[in-house]
Amino acid sequence: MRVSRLFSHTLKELPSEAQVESHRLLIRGGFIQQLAAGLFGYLPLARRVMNKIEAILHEEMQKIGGQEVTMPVILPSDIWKDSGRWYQIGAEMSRFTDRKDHEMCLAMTHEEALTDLARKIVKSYKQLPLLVYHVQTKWRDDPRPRAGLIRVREFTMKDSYSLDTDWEGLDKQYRAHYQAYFNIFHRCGIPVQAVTSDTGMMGGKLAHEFMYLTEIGEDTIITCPSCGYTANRQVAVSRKEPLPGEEPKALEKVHTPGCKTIEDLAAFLSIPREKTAKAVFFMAEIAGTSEETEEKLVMAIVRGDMELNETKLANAVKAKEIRPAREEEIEAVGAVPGFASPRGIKDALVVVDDLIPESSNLVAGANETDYHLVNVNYGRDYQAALVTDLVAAGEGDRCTRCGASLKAAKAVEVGNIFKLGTRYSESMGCVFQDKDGDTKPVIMGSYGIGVGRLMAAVAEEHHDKDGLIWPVSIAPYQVYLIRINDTQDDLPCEKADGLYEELLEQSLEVLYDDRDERPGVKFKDADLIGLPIRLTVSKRSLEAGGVEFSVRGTGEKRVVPLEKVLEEVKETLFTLFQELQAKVVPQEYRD
RNA sequence: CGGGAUGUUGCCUAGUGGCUAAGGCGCCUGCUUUGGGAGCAGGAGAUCGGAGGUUCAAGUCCUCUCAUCCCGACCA
Repeated sequence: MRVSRLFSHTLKELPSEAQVESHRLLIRGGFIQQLAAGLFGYLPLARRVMNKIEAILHEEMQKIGGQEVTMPVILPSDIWKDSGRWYQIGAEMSRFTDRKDHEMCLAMTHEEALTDLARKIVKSYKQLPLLVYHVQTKWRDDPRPRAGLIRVREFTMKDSYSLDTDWEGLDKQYRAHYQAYFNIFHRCGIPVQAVTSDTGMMGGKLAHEFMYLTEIGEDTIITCPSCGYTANRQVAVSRKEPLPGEEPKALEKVHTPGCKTIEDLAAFLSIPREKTAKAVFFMAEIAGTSEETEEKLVMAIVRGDMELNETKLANAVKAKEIRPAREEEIEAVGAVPGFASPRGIKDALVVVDDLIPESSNLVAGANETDYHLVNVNYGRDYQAALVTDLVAAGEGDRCTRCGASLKAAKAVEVGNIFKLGTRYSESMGCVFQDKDGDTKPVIMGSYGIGVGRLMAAVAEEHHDKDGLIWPVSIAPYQVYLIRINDTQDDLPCEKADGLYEELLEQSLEVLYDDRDERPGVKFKDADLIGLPIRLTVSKRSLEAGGVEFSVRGTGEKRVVPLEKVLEEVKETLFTLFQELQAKVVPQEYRD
């Protein structure tokens, strides 16, 4: 491809909207154009990167037995009603009616569509196991797209779906994906960590997320440097140390004027925060099987020194959505914000962290302004509907497995794998007959990787002050060939044109900067676009004996005789591929 | 959905109620130049996001609205 014909152009100045480096460089390099919030056009350079990423996805999926399909991008409501998600998912799903007034939606994922295909095709255990996948556009009306391609509304995703007769089969396919995902990310030149995660709207039993660690990430992962425990903060657990046991003492009401926070309270009473119980209120929408959802006030109690994990709470009460409760909603059940206590409230779902029953004589609210209760004991003074782990793990907490100090890090989720189990097969009637003639639901898994997000993550990982540095496996082209024009001498142009033809004949992917521009412009653009190899043909290089050869990111430059350039390019590309391939190794499975 | 910020030509910006909205980049024409975003000359390109209002006078002040970005909520 000649740069003079390329459908894009580079920018000298930083686009003011772009805040993160991957976004800036992809715009400046002429890879993408934004159309609206979370909506992008992908220009030829980006398209080629994504084609290569997709080719890797196809290869790794087919290696583990995947068969490619295409499903509609517009789906009828019926199948979503079958699974129940029509009612569970909110505004993130875009719905509309067709001309016949049928309810439809834009596919935000394809579990239902795939399960529908499977229930029509799979009849017998003899057909299983199966692995079906697709690479398609999905739409999620995210309330807040951000950071360029990291979080968008319309995106291309590789989704695969495994179908098995039993849990052992699922486990096998799940582990196959676990390994395939590491292969994919390593082939794309990006380091990832697999962490256990929340199953979110997918439902199901177990999930891993593949995390690329970066400051711009919006997920937090918790890792143990000692034993290797890693989890998304949404589900991470830490060791909770109970205080030394005490005999329950008599309940006592004390005057605590203006003490609305745990800090105020602990300071006023001169007690450690561990001796207090914190009450946090949420409104939870409990999902039903129909359009009716019940909104209920949830009162969560954790020890004063600990932080509530909202995901754990939402999962504990099986809520579709939770949001902080408003003051009047709290007051409606008889509680007093700032001085709230589970004692004597009505019509609220009380959920207590499992450390609370082991903690005696805590200070809690009195449900009366400016008063708290001292020596509150779970069981004696109040009861809860649920007792479970509600506490957020954080930096410095103790690992539950080995006791070492946990670390927290920011990350971007570039892939996920879910053990769905029978979540969709049961609700949608995707069943098969086993050897004994029994009818059983298919055991399913679902596995996703976002193509654009992966490209952005690679851009985030591989760049320097001058521009992008694409890993050879997904670079839009392999070679950036520069010709430096000379008004006195046609030879550099002729040699460069000739070299371009030769590179093409050898099926090498080359971007040829044939523009009538000054050298500086071409060098800057070459750095910005970030192809692995740069070749420069100029009067100077010819006088020095050939073509200047440099590898992006190394700073190294040397002159290679014209007749050896093709060989040198091939060898270098091979070496670069080898370096990436060296990272594709078996991974230990952790859950 | 809450909080904050910003909308001036394809991009980056100036313009602090007063003449024909200014500059740089990019683009077009010509000349010159050719190893790290050149120079000279000429040119095209804006109903200042939109609507309403205040005023003798609005890019500038007010109201509403739309859009985008950031933080939070949410989410893969």
